[in-house]
Amino acid sequence: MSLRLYDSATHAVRPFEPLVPGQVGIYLCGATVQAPPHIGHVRSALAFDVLVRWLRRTGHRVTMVRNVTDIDDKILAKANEAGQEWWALAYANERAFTAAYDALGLLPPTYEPRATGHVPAMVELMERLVDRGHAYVAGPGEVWFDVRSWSAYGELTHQSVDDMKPSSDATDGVAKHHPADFALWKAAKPHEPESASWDTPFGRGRPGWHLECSAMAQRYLGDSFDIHAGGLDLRFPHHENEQAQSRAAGFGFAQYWLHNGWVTISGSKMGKSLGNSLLVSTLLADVAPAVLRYALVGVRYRSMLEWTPETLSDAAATWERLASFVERTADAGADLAAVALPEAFVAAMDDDLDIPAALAVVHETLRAGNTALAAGRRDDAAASALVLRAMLDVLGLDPTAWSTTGDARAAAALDVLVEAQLEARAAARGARDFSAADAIRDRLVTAGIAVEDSPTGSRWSLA
RNA sequence: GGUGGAGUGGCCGAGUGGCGAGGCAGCGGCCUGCAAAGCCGUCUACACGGGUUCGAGUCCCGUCUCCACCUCCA
Repeated sequence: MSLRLYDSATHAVRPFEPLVPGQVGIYLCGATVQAPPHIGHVRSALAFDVLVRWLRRTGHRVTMVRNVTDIDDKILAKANEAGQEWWALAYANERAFTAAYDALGLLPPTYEPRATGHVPAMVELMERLVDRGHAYVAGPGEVWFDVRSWSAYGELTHQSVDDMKPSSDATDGVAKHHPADFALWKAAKPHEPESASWDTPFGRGRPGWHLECSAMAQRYLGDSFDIHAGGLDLRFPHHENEQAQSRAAGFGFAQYWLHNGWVTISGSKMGKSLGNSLLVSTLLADVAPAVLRYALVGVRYRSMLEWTPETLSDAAATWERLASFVERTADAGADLAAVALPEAFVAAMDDDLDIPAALAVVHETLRAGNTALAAGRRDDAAASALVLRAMLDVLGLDPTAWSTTGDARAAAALDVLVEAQLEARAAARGARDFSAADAIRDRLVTAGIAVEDSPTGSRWSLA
């Protein structure tokens, strides 16, 4: 049995067969950098980060493309409000996204193209569409895709153009031939900065959102590629339009469509419009990045993830359990790629990345390891730890990779001091002077240092 | 109006008709000088009403409720 993925174009779980065996091309719709990332944004990135890790672990060479949309209406509007250059605002937010991705341990994408760097490729694509009769120029710098020229339009989301609610934007786009026609190129407007438009054979303007992704996907992954991924909310119109453009231009485009569910609060989608966005930077001020990663990765990628006040503390408790076991047993130098993964874990991951089921195997392994440790079977415990780490590594959660060493010199000094205290406590306990022993422990606990006794001695950790 | 998703125990969250998901929290126990950690056990479930079946959270029909996309959205 090998990987099966839910393809949202066909609404079915399909065996995953790459176009070229052993090689996988993935295009993930990345951020429109108009604001710093909230946890919904990084959930999407994390979901497909795990996909990449699993594909690599199972022997595939993966090319991962995650774009940055660095120009759009909102970026221009916000920059204008703030009295800032649009590109300065975009870049500041791009940096914030990169910082969040790095903090959460995402593997870097193979390519991370920016829309503004690919205008020539977009122009080429537009020319192709105009030549083939699938796009028309309505005015200087104004180019539309002609949905009626493409009979397959609506195939991705199983909708028919005639049944769609007429959009509000249908009325202002007087130059459109059909309300569902969408912009490939938007004409430069007088009040917009000169730097926000480019010359094209059709006039001056800037790219429409959908066109960017089609052009960049083709540039880095070729005419046909394996997987196109993104948030569920992008299915329509964005992904429908991308597919229509690319296929109308004669390209095979994506073979599988994967869409992640979003983060909800009280059942409703998290988003700026609802004012319930939780920024990554805010949460990371209070919680270890691995804990946030665990919380966001532990739910099936295409389910909604309900965020509650307990989510982070639950994740923290579980993470502590995993990390402290590994800390007590693991050999940090081991080659995890060489470790055989439990069958049940593999089966769960192959089943459209059923991470909750995979985590059940992780917890079984953890329990077996703790039992071995308590029984003094060090070798068995170490073996469990190795398997545990190999599984967690697939999820980007190997605790040894997340250990917070901090300042090594300060840590060494602290160790000497705490060990001295623990020796004094051990002496007191030996003399059955428990009030003295407890006084030492209480002082340490107050200072944020947890003490645990065991038959082989006491150990300490920063709580 | 069109298209789609969802309703599982205190919370989160899997579930491919045939014992038990898993985690967090709770309760009881073991261990401990006392703790902590760990281990063992344990209480709370499948929105509602019918039906099919030897057997249904899982299939069928109906009802209710919620969410989303069709405008920018991970």
